[in-house]
Amino acid sequence: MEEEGATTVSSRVLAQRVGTTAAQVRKDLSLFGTFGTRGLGYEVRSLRERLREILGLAQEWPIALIGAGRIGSALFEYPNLRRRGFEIVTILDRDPRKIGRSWDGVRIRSIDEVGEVIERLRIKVALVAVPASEAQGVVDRLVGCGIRGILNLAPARLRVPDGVTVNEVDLALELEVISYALGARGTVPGEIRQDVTSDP
Amino acid sequence: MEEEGATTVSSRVLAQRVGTTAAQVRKDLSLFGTFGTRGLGYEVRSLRERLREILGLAQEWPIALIGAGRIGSALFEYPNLRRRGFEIVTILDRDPRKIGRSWDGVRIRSIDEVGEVIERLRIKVALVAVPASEAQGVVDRLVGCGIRGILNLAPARLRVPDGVTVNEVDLALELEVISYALGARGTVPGEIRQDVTSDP
DNA sequence: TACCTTTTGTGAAGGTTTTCACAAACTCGT
DNA sequence: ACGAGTTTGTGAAAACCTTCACAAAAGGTA
Ligand SMILES: NC(=O)c1ccc[n+]([C@@H]2O[C@H](COP(=O)([O-])OP(=O)(O)OC[C@H]3O[C@@H](n4cnc5c(N)ncnc54)[C@H](O)[C@@H]3O)[C@@H](O)[C@H]2O)c1
Ligand SMILES: NC(=O)c1ccc[n+]([C@@H]2O[C@H](COP(=O)([O-])OP(=O)(O)OC[C@H]3O[C@@H](n4cnc5c(N)ncnc54)[C@H](O)[C@@H]3O)[C@@H](O)[C@H]2O)c1
Repeated sequence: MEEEGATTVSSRVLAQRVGTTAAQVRKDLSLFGTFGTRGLGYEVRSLRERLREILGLAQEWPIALIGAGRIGSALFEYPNLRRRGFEIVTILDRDPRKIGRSWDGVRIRSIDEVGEVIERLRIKVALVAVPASEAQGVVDRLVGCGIRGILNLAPARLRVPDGVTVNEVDLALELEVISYALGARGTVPGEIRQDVTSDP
Repeated sequence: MEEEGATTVSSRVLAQRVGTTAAQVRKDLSLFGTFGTRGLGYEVRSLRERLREILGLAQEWPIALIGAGRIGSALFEYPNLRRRGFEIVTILDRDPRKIGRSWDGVRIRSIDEVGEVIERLRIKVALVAVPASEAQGVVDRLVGCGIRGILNLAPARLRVPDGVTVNEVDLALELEVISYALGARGTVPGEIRQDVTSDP
């Protein structure tokens, strides 16, 4: 919206864009403070800035990529991560044939250097793209080195201690959700909402 | 569990495995019927079979992959999709340099053949891995050809008519969720639950 | 300034989901 | 066949989330 030149936006328009209701937008925002001006709406630029702060996105996050395989390579070349404030600053693998190579200037290092690298680069978040059978072991090492957040691409359920955030992305599971939805036994909760607000 | 040789499982153990409570497991299952035996629990094999039916996974799903790029290639080589019942049976792209090649025996075809291919192979679900700017156009064509479910990897909000299910996976968004969680402003809803049931 | 219009922020109402807790139904060993 | 021990299935209670609806606060106009 900023790029479109809008300086101000109402909860109704915001709701339309993200697929929810105006009341929901206002209630959600109200949980973090008061951002709008009555009769006018929200100032686009300042709302964006406040939200970036709330989400912890005011800073750049350095990321460690674990697993220099097919999906790891695709992720590394995915420009959207950097545009959204996440930069893969180190790549760790176990395969001696990969260690020592560089991708676009970023060296692939041995997983054994994990502690040193994470400390030196002050990395808090890791992207895990190793085979499922390796995932728990890798995650244990990461957590031992002080990693606080993990985005796990491997189809494995991870155990981590309290205070560590894990987010799992399982594409096969997402297809299963679609499979269930097509069975037409009602609507799937969590499906993208396409309806639109109906405030006055 | 079947592979581990278990023949029977209680709601408590199921809950531990998936990270929820025993009561939740029982209530959820009860919405679809009655599966267990009092005093004993659930028979692993038959529960698995019933769940596969409920989720629509008794059949194999043929899938169309749209976009033979970096992520498309990684997905195509991802063996877990097939293991979970989804098989990429056609690949469609726009780039003349890619059209005509084959990946592991599957030809890359022109996106213009979408209608013919989808009908012939009876495809209902597509994986969309084209640039964000192309996503809506591609999806419109897919929907026009009778596709009913879409798993969208492009960071674009899609509009589809009623009756079409869209599931979006946005890795940058998942990292943003972690970023917020690390801000320690309370716990993130939807975070992986690690606690354990405490039924009697 | 007074008045009309717009839109927020938020209690209260309404709806949904999760948890509790227990009778009923089963197993198993004797 | 029985009794002790499990574990389910499920109403009812509690917790949580969304929607409603409106006073309050702002901008614009004359
Ligand atoms: N390919 C996909 O599209 C895709 C999609 C979703 C999820 N996944 C999952 O992502 C993971 C990786 O998939 P992939 O296709 O890239 O596999 P891959 O075999 O191409 O790559 C795995 C990489 O991990 C490295 N590795 C293995 N053990 C390691 C360890 N202990 N420490 C450090 N590095 C180690 C390997 O050397 C290899 O480079 C798998 O769990 C897969 O299920 C893949
Ligand atoms: N690379 C990643 O790790 C990654 C991760 C998540 C999401 N994504 C998203 O997935 C999409 C693809 O990413 P990529 O890295 O594979 O890009 P890419 O440029 O490597 O591949 C895109 C492919 O789509 C094809 N294409 C373009 N327009 C098309 C059209 N109208 N019809 C059919 N095919 C068309 C191109 O010819 C190309 O082969 C992007 O939207 C990207 O944001 C990528």
